[in-house]
Amino acid sequence: MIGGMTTSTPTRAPSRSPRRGQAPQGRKPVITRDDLIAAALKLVGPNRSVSNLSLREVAREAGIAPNSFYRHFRDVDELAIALIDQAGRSLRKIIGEARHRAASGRSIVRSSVETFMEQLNADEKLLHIVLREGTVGSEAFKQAVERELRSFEEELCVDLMRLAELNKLPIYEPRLVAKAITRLVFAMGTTAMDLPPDRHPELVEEMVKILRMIMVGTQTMAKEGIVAD
Amino acid sequence: MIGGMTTSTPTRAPSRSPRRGQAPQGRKPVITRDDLIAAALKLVGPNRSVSNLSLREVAREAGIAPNSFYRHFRDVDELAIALIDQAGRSLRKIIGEARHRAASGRSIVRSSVETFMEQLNADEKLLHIVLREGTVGSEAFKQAVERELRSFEEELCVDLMRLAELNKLPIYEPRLVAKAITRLVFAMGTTAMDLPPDRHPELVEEMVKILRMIMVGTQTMAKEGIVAD
DNA sequence: CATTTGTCTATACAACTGTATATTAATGAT
DNA sequence: ATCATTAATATACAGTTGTATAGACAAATG
Repeated sequence: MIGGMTTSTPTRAPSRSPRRGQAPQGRKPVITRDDLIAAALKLVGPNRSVSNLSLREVAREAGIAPNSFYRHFRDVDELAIALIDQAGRSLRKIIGEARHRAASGRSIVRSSVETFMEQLNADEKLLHIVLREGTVGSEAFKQAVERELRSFEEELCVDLMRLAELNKLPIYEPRLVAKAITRLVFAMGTTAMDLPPDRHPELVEEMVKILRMIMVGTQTMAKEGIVAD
Repeated sequence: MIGGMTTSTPTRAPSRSPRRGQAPQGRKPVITRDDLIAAALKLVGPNRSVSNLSLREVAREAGIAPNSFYRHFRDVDELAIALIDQAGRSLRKIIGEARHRAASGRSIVRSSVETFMEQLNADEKLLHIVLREGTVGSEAFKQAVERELRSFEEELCVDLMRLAELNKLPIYEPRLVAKAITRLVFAMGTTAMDLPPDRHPELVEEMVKILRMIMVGTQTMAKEGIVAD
């Protein structure tokens, strides 16, 4: 959106293995898509969003010529989407583990929230990105984030239903409960990113209490029938 | 962060009326701060965030020379913050009216959510900005948005407590309830922005149900005492 | 070997950026 | 009328951007 754009073909679209399963031809790539993603990751920070990284910046960080970028992605935007996907995958894996780990123990709510926040501190970047970039950037970009959120919701929903059956405590509108919890955790996680880590515990406490309100609410509503307006 | 930055003074800081209450001296401004804000407003859109507007763009839109911008703001960032403040003020005013209007009627929850969504469609821009830009941009910028959120929370909190006393239905941790509601409405409002308006009613329905869960939850928790982990 | 095929680099360009410097224009005070 | 003060403009510069074009390099295939 900035430089001298002269229309016409952008050199060429990234070439995707022409003959599957065969030995590739031509020069060996000195850099991979993932290297570029890693380079981009190094550049994002609390005040730097993926959506306004420049192609040249990423190329510089990765140690390749600007034009080489096109061999791997059509756009920075396309890179950004790949980044979101990877972040989402890693996040889901981690939360999945937390879930199974907690299934034996006592409170799913607390342990899930805690893992979420741990992860926020740990890999430092991937989760940040999913949280922060959901609202800016291109349409495709936002859809990628929305996709992650939805996938989260669905997993949480089946969890909730299983839990309800297990405890003989039915819940009202599990789909909505999952949505509420997801959005809330993500929203509060986002504000947590810009807070010093020593204030995270109190935030966890708040989140647990809030989530418990929601759970109690949905359970009593299931028990007593829905109140009117 | 882009152009040829050569350090040293940026021409001069914006001059603020040297002798208060007196007639101003020198040439009359052809443009005001608010004109610049309005110009910036025209430029933001679903894929354009305030934080990456360029000084020159805003100046162009406002019909002034690039350098004249400095007479009014030190930065685009400073403009952005002024914009947030204004957006917050307008939003609070509107919700305030909705609150008093609803005080006589039946459900505060529903009518507040509805006004919120109406406003999302109406002035089209101001609310969008507060919702979208909370997570990107400079530190000062994010703090400005956080300020608005907090102010919202506080108002909602006193509302909740008054309502509790009125209905003789005490609530558990009203501050947290207010926080939960605020974050949730803002989060879901954000995703609503990128949805066609004909899907807004169903979203309102979802939000109302969720908020009701929270209310029921906090009320039964106040009644029955807090459940353990 | 030469050929083909794909990757990467070098160079170049025009658009755009923020802002320093200098000048002009308009207003109130003297 | 002159001066001081302030606002706005014009010009210029250096740094950055995206990308077109062309050539250099490396590997598999003939």
